[in-house]
Amino acid sequence: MRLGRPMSQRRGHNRRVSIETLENVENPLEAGLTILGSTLTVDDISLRIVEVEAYGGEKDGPWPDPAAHSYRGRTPRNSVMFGRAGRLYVYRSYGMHFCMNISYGPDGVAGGVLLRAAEIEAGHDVVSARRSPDRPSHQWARGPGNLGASVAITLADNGTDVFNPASRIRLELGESKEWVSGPRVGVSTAAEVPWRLWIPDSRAVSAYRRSPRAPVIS
DNA sequence: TTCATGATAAGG
DNA sequence: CTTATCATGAAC
Repeated sequence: MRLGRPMSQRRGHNRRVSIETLENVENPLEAGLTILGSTLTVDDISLRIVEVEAYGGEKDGPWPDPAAHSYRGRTPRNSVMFGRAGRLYVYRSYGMHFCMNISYGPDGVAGGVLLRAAEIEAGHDVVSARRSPDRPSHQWARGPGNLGASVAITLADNGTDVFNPASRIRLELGESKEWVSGPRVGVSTAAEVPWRLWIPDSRAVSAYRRSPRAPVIS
């Protein structure tokens, strides 16, 4: 038998949002919903974010999350997530990929939303030159490492205020959209928490792959 | 389906 | 020093 959709999935339709929403979110899920469907602009490239993963924060914070980089406290790498909402947290994954997160919550409280996949809306020529031009464009920014490569993000971009109109990297919120949620990808702890969010029907959404280290559910 | 890649930080 | 990690593309 093949179920159409895992029991852990939910779906819904969110409302219009703003930067104030991101600062005052009630929980990580709300932060993820705020950012899903937004438009990321990097120089002449424009992307529609179609998949995100919400991460909580410190053990002792309001949203303890063992899968979050910030869970064990502030380090030089994760410090941006402890600051104000709307800052870009860039980290190097497995020593080679650059992944992007947007911080949320009040200053001093850690929280971040990982940008996992996007559709290219403008700048196809620039992205094509960086990615595999032979592959379809919906695969160029599918997956967090591919997304970072598409816009050539580096650690120098860490801490960027994405709501400052003068920034090279900006995020535009406010789009209303449908969404679906399910378990996060690649995490070995808290793997059942349904904080991966995506827009149904987008071809750019990455395939779900459970971490081989995550415990098997009974 | 498995492997090489190789930064960061926690734990021994 | 050793191990685990919010991954990917190429090799098998």
